[in-house]
Amino acid sequence: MNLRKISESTVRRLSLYLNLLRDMSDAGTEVVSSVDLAGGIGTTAAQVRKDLSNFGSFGKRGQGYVVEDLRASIESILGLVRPRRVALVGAGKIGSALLGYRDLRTRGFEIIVAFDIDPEKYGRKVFDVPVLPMDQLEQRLSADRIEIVILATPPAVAQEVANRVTASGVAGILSFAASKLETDATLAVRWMDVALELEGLSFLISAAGNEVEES
Amino acid sequence: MNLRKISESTVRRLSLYLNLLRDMSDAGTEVVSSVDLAGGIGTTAAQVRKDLSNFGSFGKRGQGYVVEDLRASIESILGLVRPRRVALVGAGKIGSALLGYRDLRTRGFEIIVAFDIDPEKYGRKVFDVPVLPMDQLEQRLSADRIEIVILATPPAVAQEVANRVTASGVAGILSFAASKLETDATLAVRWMDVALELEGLSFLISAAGNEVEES
DNA sequence: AACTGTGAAAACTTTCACAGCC
DNA sequence: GGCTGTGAAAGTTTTCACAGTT
Repeated sequence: MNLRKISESTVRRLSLYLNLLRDMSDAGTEVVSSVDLAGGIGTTAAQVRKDLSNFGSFGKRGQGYVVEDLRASIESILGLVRPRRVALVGAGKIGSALLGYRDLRTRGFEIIVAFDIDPEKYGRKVFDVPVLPMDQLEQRLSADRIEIVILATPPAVAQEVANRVTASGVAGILSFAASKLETDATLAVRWMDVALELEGLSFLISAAGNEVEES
Repeated sequence: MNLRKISESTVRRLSLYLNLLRDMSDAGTEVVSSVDLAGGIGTTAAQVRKDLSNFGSFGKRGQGYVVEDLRASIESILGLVRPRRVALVGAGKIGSALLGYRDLRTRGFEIIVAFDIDPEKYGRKVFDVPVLPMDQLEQRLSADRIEIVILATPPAVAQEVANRVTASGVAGILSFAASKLETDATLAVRWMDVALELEGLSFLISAAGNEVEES
C-alpha cells in the first residue's frame, strides 16, 4: 500500500469496478478475479490490481476478491459509505431530468433541494424535491449541510452561482455549463458537456476516414 | 506537423480552445497568444503549442494566432466543417432535455430524428424533432444518413439498440447508459454518466488530503 | 521584443513478469 | 494450479528551454 496522488483515470476505473461489483452482487456472484473485473470494464488484469494496490490489498492470492468485501472497500475509498447530500441549481430541462433520475439515489447521491430564479418553477416539488427561490440558496445549503452542488443554469449565471456556493461549506461542484469556472482551489469541480463529447466523437469519425471527404 | 495517435486529452483541449475562440470571435478579438488560450482553459502555454503542433503550424512567431483562422482550423481538425447529423434513441427525461438543448446546434450537431418504443411518445414532434417508433430505426438511420446516435434508453435496452445501430452506417455512439457496450471496433463510443462524475467528486472530497507522501 | 514550434527531459501511467501465498 | 501484489520496464503525456521568425 503506497499512498501517493491518485490519478483521475484510476478513480474513473474504481467507479466502473464498483458498478460491476454491484451487478455481480445482485446476481449472487461471490468471488471475482482481476481478469473478470478487467474484462467487465475493458482494461487489463494488471491495471485492476495496480489500481487497487494504491489503497491496500483486498484479495486473496490464488482465490481472487470477495465481491461483497471489495464492493464495500471501493465504496469506502470513493467516500460513499453514507449517501452524499446534493443540491441542484437550475430546474430547467436538464435539471428536472436529473431530479427524476432514480439511478442517482441508488448510487449514493441524494438530491435534497433544488433552486431556480423563475417563480414559475419554485414553490413546488419536482419528483418530491422542493424547488426554492434563489435567494434562499446560501441559507439552505448550510442548513441542509449540502456537500455537492449540481449546476444546471445557463452559462451566464453559472459563475455567479459558483461564487455564492463557495461560501456555504459546499465541497464540490458538478457543472453542466461549458464555460470554465473560477473557484477557490479547495473546491472540487467537474464538468459535463454533451457537445464536448460529441466533438470528441466527431474527431474520431473524421480521423478514421469514416466519411466521404471531397478530393 | 507530426501525425501520430492523438491523445484523448489533446482532443478534449481542442474542444475547449474552440469554445474559447468562438467567444473571442464574438467579442471581436482578432489575435490570441498561447498564453491567453492556456489561461482561458486552465493549462500551460507549452501544452497549447504542443497540442496544435500535432496538426500543423497555425501561428505567426512573434505575433500569435489569428482568432478566426485558428477557429476554422480547429473546426476542421474536429470534423466540424459541416453540421453533424445526429439521431436520438430514447425520448424520456434526458432525451427530451437534449432535444430542447439549443447549444448542440450552435456547436455543430443537428438532431434530425428521435426514436422511442412508447406509443405515448412517438408520432409527435418534440422541439421540432419528429419522434418515431423504434421499428423505423434502421430504415431512417440510413435514409437520413445519420452519423452519430445518442443513446438515452434504459440500460437494459442500450446494448440491443447499439447492435441495431451498428448495421446502419452510423459511425459513433454517445451513451447515457452506465453499462459497457459491446460494439464493432470500427464504431466510436463515448459515455456520459452523471453518477460517475459525482463519484469522482466524492472521492476528491473525502480524500481532502489525498496527496500523502510515498511509503 | 514578442511569441511560436519543437527536440529533449521530466513526470506520469500502463504493462510486464514474477515472487509470494492460498 | 491459480491468482494477487508489486518492483522494474516500457510507453505516453507534460513541461522545459531555446532556436527561429516576424
